[in-house]
Amino acid sequence: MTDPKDTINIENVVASTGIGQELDLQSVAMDLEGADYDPEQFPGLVYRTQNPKSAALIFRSGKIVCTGAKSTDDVHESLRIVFDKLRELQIQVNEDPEIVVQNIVTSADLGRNLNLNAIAIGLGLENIEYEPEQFPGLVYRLDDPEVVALLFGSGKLVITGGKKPKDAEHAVDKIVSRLEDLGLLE
Amino acid sequence: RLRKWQERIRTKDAGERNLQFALSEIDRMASALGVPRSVREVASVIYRRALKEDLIRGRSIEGVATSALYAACRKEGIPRSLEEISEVSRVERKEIGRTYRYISQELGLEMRPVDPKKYVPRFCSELELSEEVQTKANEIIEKTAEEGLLSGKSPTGYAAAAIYAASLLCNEKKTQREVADVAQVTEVTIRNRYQEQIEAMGIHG
DNA sequence: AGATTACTTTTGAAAGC
DNA sequence: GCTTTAAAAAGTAATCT
Repeated sequence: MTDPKDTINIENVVASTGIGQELDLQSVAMDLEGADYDPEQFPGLVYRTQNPKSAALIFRSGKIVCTGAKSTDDVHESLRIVFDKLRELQIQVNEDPEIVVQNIVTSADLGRNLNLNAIAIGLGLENIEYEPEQFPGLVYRLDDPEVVALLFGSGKLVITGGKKPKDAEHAVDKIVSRLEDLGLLE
Repeated sequence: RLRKWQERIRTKDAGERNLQFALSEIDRMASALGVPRSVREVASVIYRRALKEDLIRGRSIEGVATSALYAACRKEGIPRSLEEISEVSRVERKEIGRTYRYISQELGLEMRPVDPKKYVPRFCSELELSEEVQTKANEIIEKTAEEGLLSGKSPTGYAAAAIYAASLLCNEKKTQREVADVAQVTEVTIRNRYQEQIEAMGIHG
């Protein structure tokens, strides 16, 4: 009986920050190696870090979005790299820009197969979305924590929309007890 | 004041014209799909409810009309797949699917997942398969779904595999291609579902 | 008949159309 | 609403060998 909480794995962390300075993305694109910038397509410049692996979207306003990191520590490390790269280009970057985690995507495993049809009825058709013709996962929105869970027939699930790692743990706890109450987890 | 009066009439007329257009589109698509009048009526009711709840704002009339028809077919127990619906609509499959999910949620339609068995009579008759095959296919669907094999699988692919298996068991063999064509799924999907189903049924050959 | 690649769903921020 | 980024889940699909 492994606790489903122990199977939780952070798959992606999205965070936003800013250097407190406006940027000339055209020149940054010229000087920064590996930068992708196509303002016709998207206003942000894309810069990828290798270690840790992530993608940073850098905007004219100096605001930055970092995504793809596997932990909040990795987000900070990735952004530290981005900040240093910008400083190398003689761009002023605030000392310790505030980094706000906007979304954490995690995966977990309930350890047993799920009858999604029964779960759809059990949780209440008005509380879920389950359209296997369009997507194999059952979409379950929780109010507290405010996250969205995708439940699969294998018993694996994805929790997204959370802002702290604890949100996923609480969500898994609630889902497990809910399914146990309904007798749909055995 | 006269201006406002005229404007009201103008918008009322426009709204009336839009409603008539939507209803005629539902009629046209329903005819093309060959669904009974009761389904068109249910679709019309759903469309009017969506209009009343102001769910059409930001969406195309045709998209909402098509989604209403898709929902109505399911509600009446004679589902058409999104693939089939999109063939008679000028709205693409993905848009029909997302609009359907939206109106379904907002109107609280509480749609149950489609039962693959609902596709068996129509697919089997298109394939000219006997009543015996239909019964066998329903048996396969019933039994394997009870064992949890249905979770996450598309109803059309599931039904197609069961029909293919039943046609073999009843010596009325149809090829995977033939079944795939009427169900509008790939042979790969039929193969995958078929393998799971016969294994769960304890059938060989 | 595989294997690969790619698309479906959810989430969040950024700036601009 | 769209555009872009990354990531997981599992099903379906297109394409190539």
